[in-house]
Amino acid sequence: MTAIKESSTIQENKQYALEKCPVTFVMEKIGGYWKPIILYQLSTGHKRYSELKRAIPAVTEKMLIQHLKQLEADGLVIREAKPVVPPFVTYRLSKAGEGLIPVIEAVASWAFKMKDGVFDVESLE
Amino acid sequence: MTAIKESSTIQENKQYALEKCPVTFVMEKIGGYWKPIILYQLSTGHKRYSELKRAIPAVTEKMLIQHLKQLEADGLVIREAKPVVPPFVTYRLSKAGEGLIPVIEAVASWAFKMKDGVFDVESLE
DNA sequence: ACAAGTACTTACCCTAAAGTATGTATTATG
DNA sequence: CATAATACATACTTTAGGGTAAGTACTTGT
Repeated sequence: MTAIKESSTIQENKQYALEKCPVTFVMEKIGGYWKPIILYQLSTGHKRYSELKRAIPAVTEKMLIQHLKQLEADGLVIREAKPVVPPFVTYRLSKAGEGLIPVIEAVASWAFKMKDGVFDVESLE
Repeated sequence: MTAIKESSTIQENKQYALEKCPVTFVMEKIGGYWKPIILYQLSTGHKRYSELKRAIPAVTEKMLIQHLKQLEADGLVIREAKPVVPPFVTYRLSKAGEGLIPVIEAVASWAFKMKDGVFDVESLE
């Protein structure tokens, strides 16, 4: 995890937004490119690390654990490791993470409506 | 708008994910730091450009119009300009943009639950 | 005559996020 | 004895997004 220059403007902005805007607060937690995808994968149940890798072929291993670790640190996913060799590690949503399922569903539902052209029926309003 | 190197890996990844993952599709549209905030502001009704500026003090003008233009190009917001001086320009959600309100509400609702500690009641599951 | 307000535009810079590549420990199996 | 499989770690590089600063056009107010 890279160090954060405390005086950078974007960090000040983030600080501001965190307090003022709930949407931004959430983006701090699940923003970034891969986190929503990972959460989406976990929303259907627990998965092994290697299963996640296969489920999201485009993600690099670095990105995958990096975000899993962050999601764990934020209390959104729970990591469970069996002390065996080869390692057996599963990830699943915590209660807080499960609270995001409605968000993910709302997002997915909108995406499907967009693809089905539900919104473009009447001109381009 | 900066040019996009067409052979960069991240763009290929985005291409992949766009087809496979609805969540990612949405992130392409409303991802980035400011877009959700702007949409959140517009979810309560139309606003002038200058009103948006005041409503989101931390945003720079460059970011604000840049994202407004993108949202407009993506058909999520509608720009209306009165041919007067000084200019009078308002932005509002399109039908597709309004379709995002449930998403924004789900996000906001989760944020408030997080702040109220709804999810940490029983240990740290 | 000059500042102020509105809605932008543009050139340049900086940083955080993402990507590349390689390495680690442990055990089973051929 | 070397390879495979799993779940990571880490050094180094690239890039896309965001930030800074300044300018434009047009009119009203002082």
